[in-house]
Amino acid sequence: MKSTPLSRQGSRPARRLLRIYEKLLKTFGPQGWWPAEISFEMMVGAFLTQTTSWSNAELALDNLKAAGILSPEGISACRHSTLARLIRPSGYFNLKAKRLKSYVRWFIEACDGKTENLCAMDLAEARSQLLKVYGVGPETADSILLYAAGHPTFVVDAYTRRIFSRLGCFKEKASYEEMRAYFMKYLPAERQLYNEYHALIVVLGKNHCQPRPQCGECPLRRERHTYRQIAD
DNA sequence: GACCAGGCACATC
DNA sequence: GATGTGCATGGT
Repeated sequence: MKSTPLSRQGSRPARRLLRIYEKLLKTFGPQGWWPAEISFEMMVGAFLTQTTSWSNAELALDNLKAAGILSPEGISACRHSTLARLIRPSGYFNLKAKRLKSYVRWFIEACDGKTENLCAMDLAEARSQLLKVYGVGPETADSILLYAAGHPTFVVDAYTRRIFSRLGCFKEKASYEEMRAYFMKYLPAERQLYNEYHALIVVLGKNHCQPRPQCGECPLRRERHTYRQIAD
């Protein structure tokens, strides 16, 4: 992936995105999501947290660890019914068991079950392949590529849509790819920046930008917003 | 009891 | 292509 042209890095949207990032970092501090040494756990976590709080996903991850199957081989060899039972706390357990199985099948075939092989793949090629795997949508693909493999790809989620459409960066109905492209156009292609930025967006969303807004002490309250609830 | 949480595939129009 | 629906548990 090419890095952002300097001309865009100095543009107004680029400066604004970085200003927002600094505000969030100052307010909430570094989030330290998913350090690189436990990468397969991050991949599994990306599925378990789909429409689910991270705390519930963690309960399921703990069960997988306790059962000794938190590895590509472990999940591959595990029966569907057993896997579903272990990940039950994360919700949608039958669905997620099926998705995990299909992902691990791809990961073993394409990467020999080794994260370093995923790291070594070209980002665009890896993303394209991942998006064809059952159960892997754009957010899950980008989460795996960024948090587990360290590729500089921006993760967009429901909070990103809600917050940055209200900030006027794109329309509320913008596609996932449009939103991702916006961040990647204006931010330098640095995995640590993308990692921390997404994590900070989630923290901001949880604290200040719920569907029913309650934005009294929002760190972005001085930014220009489409809706008063964040601005004020 | 209602609402929300770090989505995705599939059916239907 | 847009929109609706099923999938399910745990915390607040």
